[in-house]
Amino acid sequence: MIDLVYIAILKANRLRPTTVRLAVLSVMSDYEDGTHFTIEKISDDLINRGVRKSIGSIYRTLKEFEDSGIVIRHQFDSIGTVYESNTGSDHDHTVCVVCGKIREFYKTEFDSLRKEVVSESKGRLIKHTQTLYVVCESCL
Amino acid sequence: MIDLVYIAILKANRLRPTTVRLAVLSVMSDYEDGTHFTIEKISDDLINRGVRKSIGSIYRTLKEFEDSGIVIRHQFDSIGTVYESNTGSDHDHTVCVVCGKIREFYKTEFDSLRKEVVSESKGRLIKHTQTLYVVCESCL
DNA sequence: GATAATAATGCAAATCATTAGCATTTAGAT
DNA sequence: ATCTAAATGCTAATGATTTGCATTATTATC
Repeated sequence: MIDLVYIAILKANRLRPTTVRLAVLSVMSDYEDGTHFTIEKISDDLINRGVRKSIGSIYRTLKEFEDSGIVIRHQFDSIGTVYESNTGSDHDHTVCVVCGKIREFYKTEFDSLRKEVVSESKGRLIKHTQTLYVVCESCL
Repeated sequence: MIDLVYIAILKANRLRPTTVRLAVLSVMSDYEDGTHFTIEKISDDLINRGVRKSIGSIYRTLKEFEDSGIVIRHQFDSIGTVYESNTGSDHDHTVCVVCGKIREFYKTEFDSLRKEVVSESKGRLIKHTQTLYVVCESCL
């Protein structure tokens, strides 16, 4: 059974492999890499699979996943809270203000600049967020 | 009377110079440049001046100011919604995850990189946000 | 300046997203 | 199979923000 992978992921994060957590991992695994999803989408997708889980438990689950580093949570202007699987890739986002499509981008140079900023202020960088709000090619 | 400046600002944005708007502009003008403030701080400061305005009106006023470009609204992780006067200066922020202090920084190079990203994707840049979550020098 | 038309305000109730309390169920260890 | 701790569902609570509406203040008109 495919669930073995999910069970392993959960165990690695000291989370019991319960039906809610397995179900959430399962719907997440159907998303393409780099997909950004909401709590509501998870809930809908579960319902579409005939799996009814309380919205409260989904919130709890996603928070646990976030704490464990299984997912990353983002807050975008006029879009709200979205999650993505944490693939470990370092990237920032563009958000199309017309269609709402979220895309990822990466440029090493940003990192060096950020390090400069932080070292100039003698602080320590914990994390960063950068989002470019754009009108994307297809919406232009 | 000092209010003439505020009245001019409001008129320039087609907003009637009402007591709430003038009072909010007035408390804002007491803040140092680059200060980030919450709705609650505005409300408290109004109360400290003996001016009692409903929290709902303050929300409405700040939204109008945001729409007019008089203020800029930010959402920071674990801090929430804060505003700053819009001085027209282009800058990003560092937020100390220990003390919560918000500071501004600016580096031209970021802009060129962002332009690269957007032009590579053939989109148009509308705005951006970048926040570095740090432990600041004094908290280290 | 008085007055009509329009916008702003206060207040309370409504909303939205998220969290928490608690009784019940499930997973893991013995 | 049994015990203990954790997870779940449910509902109520929360916090931030918005809205409806009756009242009041501003602006435009006479």
